[in-house]
Amino acid sequence: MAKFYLTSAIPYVNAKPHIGHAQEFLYSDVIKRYHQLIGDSVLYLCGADENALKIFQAAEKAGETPEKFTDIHNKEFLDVAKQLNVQFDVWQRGSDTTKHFPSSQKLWELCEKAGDIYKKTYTGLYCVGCEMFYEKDELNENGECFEHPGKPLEEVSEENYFFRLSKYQSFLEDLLKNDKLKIFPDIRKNEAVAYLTRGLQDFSISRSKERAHGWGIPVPGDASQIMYVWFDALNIYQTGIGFGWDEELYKKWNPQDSMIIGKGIIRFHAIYWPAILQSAGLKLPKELFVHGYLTVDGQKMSKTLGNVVDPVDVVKKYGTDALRYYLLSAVPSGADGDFSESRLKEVYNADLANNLGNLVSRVAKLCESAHYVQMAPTGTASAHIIEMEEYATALSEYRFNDALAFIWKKIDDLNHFIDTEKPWEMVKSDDRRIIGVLSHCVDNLQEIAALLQPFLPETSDAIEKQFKGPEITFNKPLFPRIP
RNA sequence: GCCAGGGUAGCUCAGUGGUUAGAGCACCACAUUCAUAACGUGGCGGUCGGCAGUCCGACUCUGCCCCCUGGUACCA
Repeated sequence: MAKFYLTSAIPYVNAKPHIGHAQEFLYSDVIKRYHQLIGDSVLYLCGADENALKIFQAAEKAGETPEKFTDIHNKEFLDVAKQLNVQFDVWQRGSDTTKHFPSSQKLWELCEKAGDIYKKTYTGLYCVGCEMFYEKDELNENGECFEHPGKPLEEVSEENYFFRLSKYQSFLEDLLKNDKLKIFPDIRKNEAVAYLTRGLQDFSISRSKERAHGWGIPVPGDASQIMYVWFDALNIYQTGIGFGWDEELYKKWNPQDSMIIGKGIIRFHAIYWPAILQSAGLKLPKELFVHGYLTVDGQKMSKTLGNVVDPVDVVKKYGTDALRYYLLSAVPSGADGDFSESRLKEVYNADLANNLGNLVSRVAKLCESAHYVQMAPTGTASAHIIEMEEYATALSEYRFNDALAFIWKKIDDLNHFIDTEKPWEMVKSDDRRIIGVLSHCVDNLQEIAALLQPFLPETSDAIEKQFKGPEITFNKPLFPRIP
């Protein structure tokens, strides 16, 4: 039994989770359940990125302490996951002072010992209103930030710690080009490699304590500096499995077998993170799956447009598995996709109600009418899954929609089989061949249920239970058609 | 600007240097309960982004152009 350590990107917990977060949780959950299905011992970690200045500012704006503010939003993320039938084995928060602070300080010290951390003066344009540095191209035509027009920016210099990323240029080229860290899909790998080709520069990994308002993890040995959020955020992947507080646990799960992230943060995961780990002398992640972003009715989600979709609303209206199916099948894995309620309805009726649901109903009814007795429980259905290469390959390459297409092909086949055999006529004429026909149907349905397990766990369980036998009865529809 | 990917039926996409370019959904018709008016069968539907070129022949190759998407770092 192999261990499989899976992580998904730790979200900024400064607002409620939207449909895009839901999608990422689902991708991870499918991978998790798939590996459980094939017998791996799996740990799935996610968590909260809480040490950013933006969090501090957002809390202030909301009139809350940062602690209270992050508590509220953490709970929202956990609630959404629950609604989606996604379970984190570890939810590691960045503000966890007992585990995550010492863990991140340990990582820092290891990099420092390797000679990869040094002090340098950074000079940039600082907006006093935002308490942030800006790049020139982020400013309006007057060279002012969009939040505070009319307020000129100051050129401020500050001494910070830098990480010697440039040292890892050739190491990273080898890592990515030779798939030692395998990136899915290819297009994202190309992007990361192209980024490397331009040449790497060292990057800042700390800021002054005043500027951070003391919010964040103190740099070891220098109380005047706080760690740059990304340095500690990435380390959440290690903290959660014991780094710095439980060596045995850490040894058991490290390294990351798979990381799942959105396209916006490839640089941090494909470049910064492996370099930091290599510097610290730690094991490197093996795979990185990068998904796209979702639009809503063809438009970018935004608060100003008011089109942010709350996954909980969708679940309440259509059910958990309906949303799971939509996000996993109607969006091409690894590419951008669109969410729309009308398309959700279409997909629901066509695939879930008309095909899968109806197939379950007709087989159940036929079994009931024929007084069919299911002899041996087909509990070994899941054992065959590994042998289904098309399905297994699709999942190992994070092509969720292709894996689902494979299952739906089996559903089609079974519908055709029934139409060809016409078992309803055998019922009427008392033809005993019906036993063979129904047995074939039930076996196939059990297999379909097993294949569905990672994707639609509730539905899978319901089918498995309904056809377990010995008696099989007709139930109400799994997915009633939406008018 | 540069780099990458893409522009194919109403929608989402697949596809090959060579007879009438494919699938699913949607739509229409037929048929119809074993089943959720579902399943099944048939049909409608595309000048394959534009222009030029190579070739006996291009949607598939070359060049130019137009459009879309993403990346282009020290946002501490």
